[in-house]
Amino acid sequence: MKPARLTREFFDRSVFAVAPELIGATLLFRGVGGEIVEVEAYHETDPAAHSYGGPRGRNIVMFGPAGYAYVYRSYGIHWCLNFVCEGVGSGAAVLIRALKPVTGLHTMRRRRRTTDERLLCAGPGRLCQALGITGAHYGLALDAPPFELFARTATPAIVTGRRIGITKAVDEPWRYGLAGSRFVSKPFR
DNA sequence: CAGTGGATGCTCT
DNA sequence: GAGCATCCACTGT
Repeated sequence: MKPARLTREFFDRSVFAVAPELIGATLLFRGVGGEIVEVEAYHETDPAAHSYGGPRGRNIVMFGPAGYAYVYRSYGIHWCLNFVCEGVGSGAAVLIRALKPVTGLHTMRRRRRTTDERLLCAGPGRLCQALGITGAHYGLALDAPPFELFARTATPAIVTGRRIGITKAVDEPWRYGLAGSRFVSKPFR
């Protein structure tokens, strides 16, 4: 049977419920993508979150309804993709950090200029480059083209750990990964 | 394997 | 002007 599409209702819950359920789900962008193997949760009262301190500038979409894409530029170079969660005003989102590449491998290799499958989507910036996601896709709905999201068909073993690359709230264990996956951006300890 | 530094552009809890 | 939710190339174990 076909996996169910992820709906806006799926995202309209606590980020701490949604984030682990995204491990094993499938993310396609214009038909290119794969299985989500690593994510991180952020929310408004989290000093490490872009939504910390309230709606303003680039974070506006994080305070809108659940089920939309929050895309931001990282270190002036890379794009990073988040899924907005919870209700209007909550400022919550899940950062998509790594995929196991499954569909459109040739396209991903061309965009990433590497043939190393393990490095195609291992990291939020690499993943957006491989899928062709940019700031032009800020605010797009996740339940309509060019996005296609499918629920996982089995419950995988999940590992958690500290989030990567942040300087605030560094001890919060809000990074989730697929246990044993070689496609994560960094090993889980 | 770990650690370091540069690239680069936007926001400023 | 500082500080990034990063990546890559390079160095040294």
